[in-house]
Amino acid sequence: MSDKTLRADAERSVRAILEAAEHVLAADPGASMEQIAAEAGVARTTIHRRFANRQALTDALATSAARQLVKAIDDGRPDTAPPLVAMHRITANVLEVKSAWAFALALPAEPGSEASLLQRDINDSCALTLRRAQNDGLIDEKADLDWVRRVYYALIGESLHGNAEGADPDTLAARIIDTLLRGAGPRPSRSAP
Amino acid sequence: MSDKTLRADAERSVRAILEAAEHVLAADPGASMEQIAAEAGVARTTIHRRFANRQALTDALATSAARQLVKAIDDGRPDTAPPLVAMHRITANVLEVKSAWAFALALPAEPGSEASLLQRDINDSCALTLRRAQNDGLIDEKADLDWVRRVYYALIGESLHGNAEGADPDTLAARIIDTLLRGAGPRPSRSAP
DNA sequence: AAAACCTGCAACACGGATGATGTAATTAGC
DNA sequence: GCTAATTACATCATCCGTGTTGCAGGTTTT
Repeated sequence: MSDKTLRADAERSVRAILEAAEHVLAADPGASMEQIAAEAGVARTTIHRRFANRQALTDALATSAARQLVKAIDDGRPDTAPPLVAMHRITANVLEVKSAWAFALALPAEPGSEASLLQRDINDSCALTLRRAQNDGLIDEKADLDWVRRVYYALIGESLHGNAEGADPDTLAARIIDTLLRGAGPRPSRSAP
Repeated sequence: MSDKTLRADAERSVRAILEAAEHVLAADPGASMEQIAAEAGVARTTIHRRFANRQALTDALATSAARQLVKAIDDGRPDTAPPLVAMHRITANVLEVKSAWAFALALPAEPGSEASLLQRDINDSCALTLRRAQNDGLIDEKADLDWVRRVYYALIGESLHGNAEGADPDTLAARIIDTLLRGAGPRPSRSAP
């Protein structure tokens, strides 16, 4: 679906367009195709040649970003690694992808589209990992895992907002996991048995 | 600035327009003035008489919503009530205002605008309340209060997303405070002294 | 080197949104 | 209730973004 024996330079153009669209639309979701084309270093008509309309462009953007996110998660071995390790690695990977494709990943997925299916897979992976963490005693038995997952997403989103490309993903990930599991309340004294 | 001896019907029109703008733009940020006018039950030109252009309208929307948010926070007595009580009341109040003015409050505030100043006040109030909570031992001494505040905002935002006008604000507020202070990890056994 | 392909440029038609104008209706103040 | 002012409405002119097409020139592939 994605590669139809496209010529090398055409492939590069598509990449440039998608990256430009991400940058420009993140700054202004209502930006014109002209602005995207300028950022990509191509003519506006070239965009229209590859993507029939604006919707097609954003769809491609969404699926491209979702694929990268899936890869970032799979690289963390959500099914096999110890839950805490998996959570940490996945979080750090996801932070990197999300910081580069924030707009594309915030795009509402058309029902039935590939991006939508990928989003479902992502949610499932996340839910599975959290369940494993719960079974390991990392998460309270009575916790509402759906709420926990949403909080987790929110923490990731918040980490990206305030972070002006400063802190490294591992530091941010550590803080996210810590906040998710322990909150901001006082820590039990370390001297307890 | 807001009331310049405006006639009674005009005042009503302005209100209707602002509420309509909130509803329509929340559903589609790129909606036309025409759609807003239709929702408000007025002619599009009427909007243009009150608000020179789209920017003026969204500015007014932002300041109007920010004022309501300030009021919601002040009603919670952030300076005098016990921190935990204040946090709960403020959260519940803010949830109500934010669910009604989600779009307006997400609007980027122009530097120097009234909305921007109000946002600063809001952040200050929140920071103050958190500091009081920290002094009371509700929040860990070593916690980064700026991060705590951002997490708090993120939890409020997430609560509004998933909540299809279902749960009541007090229940949501309780969950937010609980998650903020304790996280999702296992609870210490209740039998401890 | 030839063929196939891709890109940029220019011009075009189209639609939708914007903003201003003159006229009819509604309101406030007495 | 009456008058004068103010408001709302319908129409119009204009602009901006979109999507399309044709062609010339350059690049990749074979």
